Amino acid sequence: MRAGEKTYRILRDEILEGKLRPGTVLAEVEQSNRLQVSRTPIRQALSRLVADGLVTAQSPRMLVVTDMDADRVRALYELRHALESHAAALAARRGSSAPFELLQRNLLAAPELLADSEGGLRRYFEIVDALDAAIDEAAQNSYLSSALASVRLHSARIRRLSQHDADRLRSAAEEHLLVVEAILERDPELAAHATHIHLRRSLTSALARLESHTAESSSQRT
Amino acid sequence: MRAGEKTYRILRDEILEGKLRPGTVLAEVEQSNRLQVSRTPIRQALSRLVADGLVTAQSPRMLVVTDMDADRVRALYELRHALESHAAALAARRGSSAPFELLQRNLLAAPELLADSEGGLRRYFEIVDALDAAIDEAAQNSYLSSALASVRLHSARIRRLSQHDADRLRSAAEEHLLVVEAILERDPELAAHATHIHLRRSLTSALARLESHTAESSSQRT
DNA sequence: AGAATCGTTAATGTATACACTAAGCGAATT
DNA sequence: AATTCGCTTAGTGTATACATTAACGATTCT
Repeated sequence: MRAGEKTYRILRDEILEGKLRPGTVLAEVEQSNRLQVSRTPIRQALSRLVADGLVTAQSPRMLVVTDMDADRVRALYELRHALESHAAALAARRGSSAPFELLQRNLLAAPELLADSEGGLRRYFEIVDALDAAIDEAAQNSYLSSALASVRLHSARIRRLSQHDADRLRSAAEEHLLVVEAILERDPELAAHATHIHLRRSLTSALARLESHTAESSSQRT
Repeated sequence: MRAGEKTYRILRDEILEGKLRPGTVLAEVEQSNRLQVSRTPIRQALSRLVADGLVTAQSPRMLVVTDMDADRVRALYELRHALESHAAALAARRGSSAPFELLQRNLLAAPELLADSEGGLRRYFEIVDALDAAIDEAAQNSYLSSALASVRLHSARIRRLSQHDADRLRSAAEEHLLVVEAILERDPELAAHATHIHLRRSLTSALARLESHTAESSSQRT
């Protein structure tokens, strides 16, 4: 793999995993030494991360990992609502049934998966990712897909900040199931509304966890 | 200004103005010679253009100006609909009245502006841009704003491909006025629907012009 | 004759030297 | 003592040499 691509993925994953915390300064020479590549691929990676919105120019010559707080989470979910509801509605109009029938079966089996050990959790997330991909595919709109890709990047970061419990994931699976069923019934409005409900509940859960984390951090500070 | 920034703007504007036509190959050395800067700022500019979606990797080592056809125009307008309707609704909820009252007055005066000479047309577009900016500001959502910025880049390109006549612009001003009035009346749904109507009519107009241009091109080929 | 492989070439990918700019610290002057 | 000016330094911005790779063409083998 190209050094620039590799560097980009490493830095991106470190930001998404929270290993590089919001506010962390990303200097070219420093990262160049750390990751053992020259400044050129580092610059390329940082440019892409700035374009992604994961890194922000704090001053003309200082890049930092973008901050994330409750207000930003709310704003992101607002955008997700606009995009994903629309995408689900388009999928209901245009999608072929086969992939969604498969997803329906998989989602119905989700509770047992989540009762399983580690591997089940991974498999669960694969199914959710497959749903995103199926909706993308069905919506047949490359502009929408790339906007969604951007949004999902930031969503992934929030997901890490607020790790889910099995209860929430079971509920989420049911919510996803409603979306899939709406798409299978070719009901765009219903698909959009089911997506809306899922996002609202997901936001509530994310905010609750974010606040409890923040409370922890500030109590650690005392 | 930095060479990389300057190069980016030059290439971007040339693409938006149609000076660099869809499919044009953008090779580093070639552009480096043409624009009289080294490959480094060229690479930076090309990366940004790829991120913008204005340039596409056709093969692992060949960048071309992204193609634009009727289907893509429709897809883009679909995304615009999702984003701008939502933004207008948010503006109706959250915006302060003052900037929209000013916009209302300006849009009411638009017909006279368009009857004017050159300067009037420029002033008209300034007002439309100000409306975009006011909605952005009022929606108070940075993620939404950056998604809209991306969409507007592509819209600007389509606008160039299909130059408007005064009649269409006068109608557009009336449509914008409906959006502004809905925002002033704090009616989110109305604002969203007014935006929907504007986009639909704008799309129809753009497609009609695009087709007539395509027809011209193919008749030129005979 | 056709297809496949290897070599050449021309492009991008990477490293690095050099340029420039901005920020911080110190000294000098008011 | 405080403020301002200038110098130093550390960082990014640019150019370019070198490495690498992919594409094209020619040659050879089937």
